[in-house]
Amino acid sequence: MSAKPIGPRRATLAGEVRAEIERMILDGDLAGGQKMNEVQLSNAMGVSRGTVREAIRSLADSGLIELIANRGAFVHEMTLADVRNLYDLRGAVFAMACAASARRVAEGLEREFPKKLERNLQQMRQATDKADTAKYYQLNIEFHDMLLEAAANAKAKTVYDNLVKEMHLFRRRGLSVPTNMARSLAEHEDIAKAVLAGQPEPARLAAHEHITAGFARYIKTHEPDSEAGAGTA
Amino acid sequence: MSAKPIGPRRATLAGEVRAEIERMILDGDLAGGQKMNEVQLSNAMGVSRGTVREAIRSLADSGLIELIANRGAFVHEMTLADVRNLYDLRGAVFAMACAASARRVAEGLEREFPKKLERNLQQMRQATDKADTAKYYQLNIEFHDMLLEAAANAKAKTVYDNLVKEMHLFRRRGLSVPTNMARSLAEHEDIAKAVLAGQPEPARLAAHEHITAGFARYIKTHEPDSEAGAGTA
DNA sequence: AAAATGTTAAATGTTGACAAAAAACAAAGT
DNA sequence: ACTTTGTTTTTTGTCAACATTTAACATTTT
Repeated sequence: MSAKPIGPRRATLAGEVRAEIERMILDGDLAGGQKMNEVQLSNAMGVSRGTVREAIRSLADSGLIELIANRGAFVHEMTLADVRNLYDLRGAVFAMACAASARRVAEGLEREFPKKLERNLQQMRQATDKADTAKYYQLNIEFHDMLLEAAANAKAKTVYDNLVKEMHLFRRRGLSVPTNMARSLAEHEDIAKAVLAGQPEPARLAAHEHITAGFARYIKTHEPDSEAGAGTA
Repeated sequence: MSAKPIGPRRATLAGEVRAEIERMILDGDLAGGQKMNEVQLSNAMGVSRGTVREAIRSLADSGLIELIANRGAFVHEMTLADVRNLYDLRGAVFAMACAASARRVAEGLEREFPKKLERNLQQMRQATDKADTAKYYQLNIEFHDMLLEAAANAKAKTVYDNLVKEMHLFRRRGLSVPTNMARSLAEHEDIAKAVLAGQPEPARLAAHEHITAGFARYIKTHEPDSEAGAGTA
């Protein structure tokens, strides 16, 4: 028997509120450093304060919000040094994931993944030819997500996704638009080659280089005068 | 003027409850997979249900608890494959941190750290000579923490700490007791050497090897028949 | 006038009660 | 005996009110 499933029945109200606040933050409706008023938010969203509170707590745990006891919640403000740290961390996680994916390919545990990765690359080549940045942007996210999935490491994926979200907080200028599609594509090809050949260490290296190079490109394009040193010297 | 600060005045009740529940889980008072009853907990701790709820949510976000909508909270149960994934991830983060520490040392941003690391190593050598596993265990944690601190990457430290806590959930047998102090110490020396010399890449490699080797040792000692494959092939 | 102190207003922390959902149980039907 | 259906009970989800802490303002003091 089969009855039609009834809508995407919301799992929990607090979860919905969380998603909405997250959207507000990532879309920039709530500026960095801004204080969030619980009653204000609950009124605006037509929901009780406790529910808003729960959502805020959850977002704080994932790094988008900063919490100060008895003072309130503030949208996490990020410095360039913070972004550098996030890049370092994301690079480490991504490199590990690529190595794991390669391992799994070598062990023959991934049947569909290689085809899907190839297809993604093919589309990226097309987007690069047409200079379609919007399409490339989307495919780029997909590329990284696929590798994280193929690593079969749920925790790693969660951590990675949180890091990406957090980076979006730093939006002086489009952080996520690849500054050099051709170069980025070439790096993707290197990663894919190693992963599909089932070679963990080369995959790790290529992935690590990719993230490092990405950050360097970003700095060069958007903050040419800064060193992004994490130091307090 | 100087007045003595009044005790470790609790920041927030929910935070205290969170710490207590965390302790219960890590100490094994709450077994893996066990369901947590909100009213039961709130009665036992003499605190309202909402507060317990808040604490549970927070722990869920950090991975110690699994949440199912309308069904409740369960202590996160871990398979050996999960542990392997955590090891991978922890290794990646730790390796990154060691590279960052080396970079900072090279840039002369760390004054006290080298001395403290040397002292820790010295104590470890002593503990190894005396075969004092308890002492070594403590120094081992300290060693890793110091490197995470020296990386000056707050987010990385948070992620790392969460991973370590989560690993403690897997306690078929003492996960954390070094199975081979001498070997472990030698690896620590390698890491320290590279970091103190300000060489990020060698530091990364040494750190990565250390974690990988640690997992291999653990498997060999405690699960000799298993492959710890993460696959569902 | 500036700094410190007392007072009021607003926001967060905490709680207990109500509503909705899931689990446990009992009863009927095949 | 086993499945299916209906009912009760327990547990979670949500809310509105109370308590405590912090911030803002007025007042006094030097």
